[in-house]
Amino acid sequence: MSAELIRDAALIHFAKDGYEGASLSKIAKDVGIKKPSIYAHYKGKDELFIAVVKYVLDTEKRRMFSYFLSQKENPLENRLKGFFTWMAEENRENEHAKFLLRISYFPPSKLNREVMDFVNPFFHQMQRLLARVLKNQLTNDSNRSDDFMDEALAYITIVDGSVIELMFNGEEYFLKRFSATWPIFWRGLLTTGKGADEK
Amino acid sequence: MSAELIRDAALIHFAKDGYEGASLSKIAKDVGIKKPSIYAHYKGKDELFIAVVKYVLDTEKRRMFSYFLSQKENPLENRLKGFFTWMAEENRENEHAKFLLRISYFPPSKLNREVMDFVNPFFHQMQRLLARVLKNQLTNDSNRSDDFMDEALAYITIVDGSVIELMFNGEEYFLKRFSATWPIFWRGLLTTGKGADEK
DNA sequence: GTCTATAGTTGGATAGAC
DNA sequence: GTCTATCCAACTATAGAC
Repeated sequence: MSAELIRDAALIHFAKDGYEGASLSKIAKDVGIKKPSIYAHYKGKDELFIAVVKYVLDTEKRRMFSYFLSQKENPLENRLKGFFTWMAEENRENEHAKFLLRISYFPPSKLNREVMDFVNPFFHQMQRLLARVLKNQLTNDSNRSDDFMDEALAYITIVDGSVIELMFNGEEYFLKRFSATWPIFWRGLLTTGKGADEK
Repeated sequence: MSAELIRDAALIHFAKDGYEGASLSKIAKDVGIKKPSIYAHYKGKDELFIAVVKYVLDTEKRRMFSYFLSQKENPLENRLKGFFTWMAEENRENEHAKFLLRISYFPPSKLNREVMDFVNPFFHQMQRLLARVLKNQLTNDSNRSDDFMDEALAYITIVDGSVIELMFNGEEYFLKRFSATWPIFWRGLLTTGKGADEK
C-alpha cells in the first residue's frame, strides 16, 4: 500500500522539480509519513526514482497502445489527429506525461544510462506501432517492402514538437502548434507516392 | 572580468545539472576562485541564474538572426534545411542551446514566471522572423494578407521535435528525425495553395 | 575582490525503540 | 512499518580580515 502511495507522490515531485530538486522529506509529507519510513520500502532516492520510471513507462505504454488499438474503425487521419487531443487530455489529468518528458530529456546525470535503457525501447516500440498502423492504412498491398518507419518518425517528431509546447505554455499554444502543423504534414504524407493508393 | 568568467562557468553547470543540481562551489572551482567570491559579483544563486538567462537569450538571438540574414542568396529550402545542421553545430560547439532548451522547458519552479517573461518574447520574435522569410520567398505578391505565421509555427514545431532528439540521443538520431520529417513537411508546404506561385 | 571561517539550513541515510 | 533521534555531507549565504 504505502509503497504505491510513496511512488505516486514521488512522481509528482520528480515531474515538478526534477531528480535533484525533489526532496524525500516533502514526498513523505505528502504521503503523511516521516522521511525515514520511505527507507522501509525503497533503498534510497535512486531506487525510488527508478521505480517511478518503470511504473510510468509501463502504464503509459499500455495507455498509448490501447488508444491506438481502440481506434481501428476510425479513418487514419482522425486517428492520428485524435492522438494529439488524447495527449493533451493525458497531460491535463495526470503528471505521467510530464514526468516522462522531463526524465527523457533531462535525466539525472548519474542515472542517465540506466534511465535511457528503459526509455529508448519505449519510444522505439511506439515508432514500430505507428509504422504498422500507417502501413496498414496507407497502402493496400501488404507485401510492399516499405516499412513506413520514416513516416512514423516524422509523425513522432511533430507530436514531440507540439507536446513540448504543451508543457511549456499550456494547452492553448499546444493546439496552435497542432493546427498549424497538421495540414502541412498530412498533405505532405499523402503526396509521398507511398500514399498514392490511399482510398 | 570575473563576473563574465563566473557567468560562463555557471552556464555550463546549469545546462548540465539544472538550477537545483548546479552548485556554486563547483562553479567557483571551475573559475579558480572560492565560493564566497561569487557574492562580490552576484547577490546570490538566483541573480546569477537570471544573468545567465539574459546573456544566453541575447547572444542566441543575435546568432540565429545573423544565420538567417546571412543566407539571403540561398534558395528557401536550403536555408530552412541548413538551419537544422546549424542547430546541430551550435549544440556541438557550445552549451548555449542546451541551456536554453533546458531552462525553457524545465525552469526552476520558483523562477518560472521570471524566466518565461524572457523566453516567450524570444521565441515569438523567431516566429515572426521566419514568417517574414517565408512570405518573401513563397509569394511574389508582397501585398497579400497572409502572414505565414502558421507555416512559421509548423516549421518551429518540427525543429523543436528534432532538436529534442538532439539533446536526448545525440546528433545521429537528430539527423534521422530531420531526414524523415523534412520531405513530408516541404511537400506539404508547397501544396498549401499559398506556395503555389513559388518559383 | 578575494580570502578564511562559520552560521544556518537542508539534503540523504542509518540506528534502534515500539 | 513507522517512529524519534541522530549523523554526516552538501548547500546557500554572511561576517570580517587582508
